[in-house]
Amino acid sequence: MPSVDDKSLDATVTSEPTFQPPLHSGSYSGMPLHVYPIPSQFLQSQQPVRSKRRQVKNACTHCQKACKKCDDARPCLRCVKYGISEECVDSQRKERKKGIKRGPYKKRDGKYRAGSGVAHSDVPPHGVHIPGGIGPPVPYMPMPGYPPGFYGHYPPLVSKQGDGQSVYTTPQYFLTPAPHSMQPGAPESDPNVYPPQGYYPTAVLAPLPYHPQYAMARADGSAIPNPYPIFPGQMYKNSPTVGQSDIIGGDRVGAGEQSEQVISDAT
DNA sequence: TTCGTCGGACCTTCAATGTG
DNA sequence: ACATTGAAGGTCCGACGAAC
Ligand SMILES: [Zn+2]
Ligand SMILES: [Zn+2]
Repeated sequence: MPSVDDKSLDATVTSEPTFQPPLHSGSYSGMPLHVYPIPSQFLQSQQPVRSKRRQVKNACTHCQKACKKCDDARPCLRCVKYGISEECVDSQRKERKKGIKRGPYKKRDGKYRAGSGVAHSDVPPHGVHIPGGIGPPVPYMPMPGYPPGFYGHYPPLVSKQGDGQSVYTTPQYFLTPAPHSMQPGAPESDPNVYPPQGYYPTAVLAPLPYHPQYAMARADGSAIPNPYPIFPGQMYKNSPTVGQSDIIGGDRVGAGEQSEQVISDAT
């Protein structure tokens, strides 16, 4: 962390030209947002491959200060969780210095970076074959708990755009406003009215439906729990220092970073 | 158990530089 | 003009300690 006092889309970044409106959908896709792990059975070799971490273009001030994961939506999920949605704003970015002399460049082989740098590639060295043709093909392995054909963290469906380019569909999680019926404080009359003072409507993390019939048994025979716990419409008290204990309504599936962990670690 | 802090690894961006 | 390089600037993982 270079500086504490100051301090960007996931799927978009440099590889996706199409802008996705911030809807909390591009973020919590059941994984550290930007990390695409490569299951060991997908790997050609046995050597562990560390998947690349993706970052948001601009973290909000709170996440930045806390050195925690942010997302492109505003308010970001973390601020929503802590009940400080209205304080969730992009952090200021410095402008890059110009006129700095750099000296002669070393010439590289070039075969590693044919056209684009390795560091700029979204395709992991031993990546799985993403439907749509990104990355080298590997044998398909079904995801426990999901229908055949489901590709885990990669979007299960890839659509084509007019120019023939492959486009990922939305991830496995949607952060959507909790239904009116799930907002305890909301007046019955007007579903569009803002919740009563003192409360924030939170969003519902809606995972893809879990299909127990497709779940595979563990080696020890125990059942695999639903890896995607559903967040029922939680309500946070409108307090700047809201804690997990302030959540009313709905079950908690972990707290603090742990809940983020539950979301992001669910595989 | 939860949350804030923070060191440092990792990532993205883009000006400088190189090449045709 | 376009490609490549590489460092600045940024994000956030993961460890740790304090508070409850
Ligand atoms: Zn944030
Ligand atoms: Zn925020």
